[in-house]
Amino acid sequence: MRIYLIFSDTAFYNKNMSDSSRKILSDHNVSITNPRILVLEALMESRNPQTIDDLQKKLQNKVAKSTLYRVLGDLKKINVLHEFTSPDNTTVVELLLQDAEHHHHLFCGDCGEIIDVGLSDEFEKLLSEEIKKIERKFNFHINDHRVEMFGTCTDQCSNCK
Amino acid sequence: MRIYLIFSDTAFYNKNMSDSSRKILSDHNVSITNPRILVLEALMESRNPQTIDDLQKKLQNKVAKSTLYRVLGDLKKINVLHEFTSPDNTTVVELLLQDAEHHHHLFCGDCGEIIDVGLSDEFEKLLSEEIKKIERKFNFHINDHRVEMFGTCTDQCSNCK
DNA sequence: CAATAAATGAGAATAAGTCCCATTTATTTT
DNA sequence: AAAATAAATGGGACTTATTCTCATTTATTG
Repeated sequence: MRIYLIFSDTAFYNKNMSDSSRKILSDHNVSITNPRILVLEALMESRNPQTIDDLQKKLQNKVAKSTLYRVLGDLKKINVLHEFTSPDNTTVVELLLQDAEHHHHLFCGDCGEIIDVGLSDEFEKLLSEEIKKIERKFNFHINDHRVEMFGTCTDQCSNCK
Repeated sequence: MRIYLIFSDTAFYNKNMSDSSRKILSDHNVSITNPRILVLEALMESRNPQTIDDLQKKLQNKVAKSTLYRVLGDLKKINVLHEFTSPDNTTVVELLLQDAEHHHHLFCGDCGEIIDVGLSDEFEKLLSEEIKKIERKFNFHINDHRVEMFGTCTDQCSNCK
């Protein structure tokens, strides 16, 4: 009985990920294919940004390299994926789900970990004001911003012990 | 007479760049070589960050590709060069001179231009406070930060007209 | 369910960056 | 100032990440 429940939970969880993946695709009028679902599931497995290499490991040849890159490109095009570069020049990628809050990034120079960080509403308001000033000063139209913080995860991270 | 003055100014200006380059190198106990001076001069030619390609064009085969990368590495090592990546994944590089103030970056998605931007002291102070909170929350030691702003230079930039 | 359109896999092609090593250039020693 | 030593350079080979091509497979539409 207990085992049944555990299996059931796992199945439910997987079903959820698969279903959310399908929903993301259909919501954006993108055809639902196996590789796309697999890539989305791999992306959902970690909350924080991950490298292409991380993804490839999770997908273990279930999706061709060229397809992986193509699918990532598709996801960027429909704005559910954010791609950026870590300080050591590695491309990282993170899913932008409906409920994902605006956030920033904290980089560990020792282990390479990248952590999503929210800043206070109060601070975000001030930052917006500051950005409005910049728009006027440089005659720019600014549509996005991000604060990057660089440091070291002094002790607790699993890679840095 | 006027021509003489112009020539003289130019020479003086060039002498200045060469001299500053030499000074940067000797101040950091790095041996003074022609390729290093040429690369530093090329870096000094633009105030804003520039791509490796920009540099190669300026240097027009006067410095081998391998040497260019090596020299950039040397300059990073002595902390006079900052390397980062633009949103379209191009590596850019900018000189950090003695008098260079802490600044942030404004990226134009149309023409790729990158502009150095200072934010108000008042705002920087608040940002530091916010960062202290993050250090405590994530048990991190944060030694640098940067605000990136993304947008379009609505009209005035030379590439975007 | 057939026809059409789109996506995939596998590997070739490209591009950015690194590495290697014989030669050249700087620095140190005398 | 010249010789000895150490470091830096050029050029090309190499590596790695990403893109491209095209024949085959898979989705979508009527």
